[in-house]
Amino acid sequence: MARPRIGDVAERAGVSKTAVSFAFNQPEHLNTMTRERILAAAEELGYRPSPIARRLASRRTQQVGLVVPQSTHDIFANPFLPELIRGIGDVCDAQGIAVVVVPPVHGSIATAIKEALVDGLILLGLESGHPELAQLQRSGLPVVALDVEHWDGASVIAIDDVAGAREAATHLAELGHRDVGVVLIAQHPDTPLDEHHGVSARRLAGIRSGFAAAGAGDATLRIVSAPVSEEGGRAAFEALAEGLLPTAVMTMSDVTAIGVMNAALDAGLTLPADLSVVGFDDVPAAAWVTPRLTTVHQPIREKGRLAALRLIDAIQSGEGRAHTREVLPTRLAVRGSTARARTNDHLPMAEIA
Amino acid sequence: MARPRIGDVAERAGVSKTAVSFAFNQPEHLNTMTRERILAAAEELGYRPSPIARRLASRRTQQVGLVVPQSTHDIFANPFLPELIRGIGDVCDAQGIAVVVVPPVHGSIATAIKEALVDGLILLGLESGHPELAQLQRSGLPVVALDVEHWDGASVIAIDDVAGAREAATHLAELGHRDVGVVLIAQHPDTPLDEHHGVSARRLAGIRSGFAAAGAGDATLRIVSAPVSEEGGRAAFEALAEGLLPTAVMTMSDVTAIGVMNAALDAGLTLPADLSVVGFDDVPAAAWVTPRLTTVHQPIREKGRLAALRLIDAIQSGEGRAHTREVLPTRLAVRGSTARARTNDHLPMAEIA
DNA sequence: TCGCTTCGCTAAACCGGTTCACTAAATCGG
DNA sequence: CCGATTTAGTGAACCGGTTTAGCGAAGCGA
Repeated sequence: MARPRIGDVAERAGVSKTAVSFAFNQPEHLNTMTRERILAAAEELGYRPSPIARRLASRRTQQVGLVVPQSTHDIFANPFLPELIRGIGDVCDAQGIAVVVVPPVHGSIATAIKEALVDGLILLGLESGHPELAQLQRSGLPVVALDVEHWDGASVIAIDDVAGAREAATHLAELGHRDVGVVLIAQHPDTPLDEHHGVSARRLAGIRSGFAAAGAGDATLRIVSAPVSEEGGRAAFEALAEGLLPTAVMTMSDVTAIGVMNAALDAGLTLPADLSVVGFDDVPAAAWVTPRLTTVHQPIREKGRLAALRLIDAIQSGEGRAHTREVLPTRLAVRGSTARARTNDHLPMAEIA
Repeated sequence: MARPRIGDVAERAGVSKTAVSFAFNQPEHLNTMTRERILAAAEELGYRPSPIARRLASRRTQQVGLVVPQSTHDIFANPFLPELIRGIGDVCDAQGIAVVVVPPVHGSIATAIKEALVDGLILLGLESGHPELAQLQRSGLPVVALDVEHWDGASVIAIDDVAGAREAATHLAELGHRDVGVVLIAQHPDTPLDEHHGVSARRLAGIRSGFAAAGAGDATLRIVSAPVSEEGGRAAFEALAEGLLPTAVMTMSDVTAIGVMNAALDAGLTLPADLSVVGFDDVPAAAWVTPRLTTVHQPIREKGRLAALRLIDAIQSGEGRAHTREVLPTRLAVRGSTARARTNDHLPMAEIA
């Protein structure tokens, strides 16, 4: 007693396979009585159309993939991702399209993409030059890339990283900070400092420009990098605390900033008096911690929504649409985690050792 | 110039379709030279095996679904979900299995399941009696159900909700709390109080039992319900603050508890002196807020891991395995958000109005 | 040298649906 | 009452692969 197939239902109802297909997909093309008879036969047999077969024949998987550069475990350590997915879901849920996360398979993003059961992809955290992704261009699969300067054959949704970071840096400069730790994004724990992800590079440029514009071009930036997670933030604090602690720390994500704050608090510091901390993203948790996190707000859910919209449009239009680049606004949300820079003698290293 | 198919590659390489299939899937069955020739032909043509066709023929989608009772937008408002997915991902990533979230389609979970492109399902937040899900039993699709008493034809991974809630209630009772708000889970904003989700019901029983066991059987429980989100927690606080504020609030999730805390702080209360708050789950954010949230810890990632393990086992064994029920331990993580109950006159309602 | 196994590859069936081209019967306008 | 549509349904081709059964040639032990 194998799973009943469409032919079994057709036979039992005394009609063709086509009629059965119609009964499920285009009932209006069928006489009411015939349809009832077919559905009854299907019910008796416990028939359920095979989703895969249906998708093969219709050439639509009804799924879109969200390609991420790290394992599910690592990438979901950042509350940014759930927020992004909420936005994507707003659009996809309404259309009955499923969202599947596509992490690397055995370290290979290209392999993961090859095997993904999707009609299109949203790319997160990938750079255009990525060697593994050349074939993706040729595949003709609709793609929307997030947070890149440009992506061949794809629409792009981005934010102005430089401006966002610059605003944050200016804020710190105006508070008198001249010795600032900067925590970049480490994809792998041992990424060399000079070849960083485009996002890190752009924001770093923005930071430099912000200090310069505020007449603090001589400010010291102590650059480290860490995985994007609370633990990563803690590790970054430890690294920065090995020398004389800077008066402020800027991060590329709120979860990292929260890790820095937690490590600082554990070390006995008072925030923000002893250390100012700036995040990036403005995830919900940024407003839950104490002190409330000063951070560069970006419209994460809107970004997801827009990405899904553009992708679905590209899928439905058969790749005909022009590729656009849309830049969403950021703004600095000044909250409680930033204050005037302490004078260095206020905090002897002994205190945090 | 349509997408090249396996036949095109076969023709170009002068071999059969079977040989091409072998070249990609079982290279060892082929002479090295032949294989090279086939792969070269594929490369020249830009051929990439169709994932859907491949999945249809092999009768494996290489995907598992996580069925959730609410929209992507709503369900991802709870940090519990990302943590669960991290656990599921630990297992699935390693096996090249993709995880797809399956929210209701037009409000129907049954429809969503019918159309899901999966080899098996993990069920979250569903109750066994769910009328829509009867056909799921018959479909023969491997299933693992989370947090239910029992599920026909499925393995179950659960925690001891009663014991967890009881421990939390005892803790509050010992701190002198006799007037306690309880925030249950509202699936829909207007769920009647008497027909709650099994999880809510079990935990409520545990709470009652905890107060009774501590000799505080006379404690007043003010029961409200709210969506599981920070906003839901805030709404619950507002509802509870309409009368005389209880001395403590127990919730079914940390995110709700955080909402309660935030609303209380916004109202000018001091925590935990004016109000004790207890969460459930112990998501990472519970340890980031101030005061640190006292909460019932459950091993969320482990739950996800175990669910994925059992599901994949069921898939691979052809449904042959016996169905088990595994109960994971909980423990009360006492942190800073609970303290001795205030005396009621300490907090005139005017103060929070 | 003979029979048996292994190697390398193929033809055909199969996975389970959708869709195109077409027909017979019923309906309709004039 | 006639030709033109519409309705209801069919058969065959198709989506794009995998897999089973088997075949000829080469290798091997006796």
